[in-house]
Amino acid sequence: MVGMERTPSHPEVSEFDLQKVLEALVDPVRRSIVTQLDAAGADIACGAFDLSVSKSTATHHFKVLREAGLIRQHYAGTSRMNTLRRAEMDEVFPGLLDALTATR
Amino acid sequence: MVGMERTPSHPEVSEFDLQKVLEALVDPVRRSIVTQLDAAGADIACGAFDLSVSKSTATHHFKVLREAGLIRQHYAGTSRMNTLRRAEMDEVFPGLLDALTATR
DNA sequence: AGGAAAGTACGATCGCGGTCAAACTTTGAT
DNA sequence: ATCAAAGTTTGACCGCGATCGTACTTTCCT
Repeated sequence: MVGMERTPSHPEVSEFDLQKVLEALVDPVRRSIVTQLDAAGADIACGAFDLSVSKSTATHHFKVLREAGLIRQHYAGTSRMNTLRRAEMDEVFPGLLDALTATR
Repeated sequence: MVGMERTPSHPEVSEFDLQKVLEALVDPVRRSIVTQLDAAGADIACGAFDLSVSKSTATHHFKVLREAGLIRQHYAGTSRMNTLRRAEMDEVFPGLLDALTATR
């Protein structure tokens, strides 16, 4: 389709909301995504994560993370790359991601 | 009633579970309870909180917080006192409560 | 003893979120 | 031109948790 916008919307730092962030991080699948991104220290394509849900469910989880501001997404060919917005999160909620990605 | 145990069960530090803690803290009412306890720096009776739900709902929220290990409860007359288990939480999940009770 | 105060227990309701399958779109490779 | 790969969208289902009112229990006060 012509004009199909493939760049999804991302919230700005000023729009980060603790409630939304917590709702995103309370789900184990989504927390696993964040943990894998943090451990890798690099971008990861949606399909390259180790997840235990279907593709459509995974799409849903990535959307929730993106709309909460935890990840940034951009296309690279047919793949969608995911970037952890670490510095921005740390700026608004210092210590939060550290506490949740701690190895225990 | 005779033999009615009025001391509820509290998890030990070794039983603290991140998933349960997050499920407890994701609810705004429960997070408000934790925030009020943290700000007061003292025990607060169930009825002395500023909450926007019914008594029975409040009881439910206190139970969830207690079973996650976030608060300790004990009776004082007809009142039930609530204590934030700050040090124990900090020991197991360093930085988590700091991040969530930060004034923003 | 009687009543009020402070919570708890129990059902019932109800909306939201996680899940999947199926159909579709876009891009890249042959 | 086809075909495969990678995600998305839509719709449906379903279970869980937040909520409330009512009835009940325990303790304190007079």
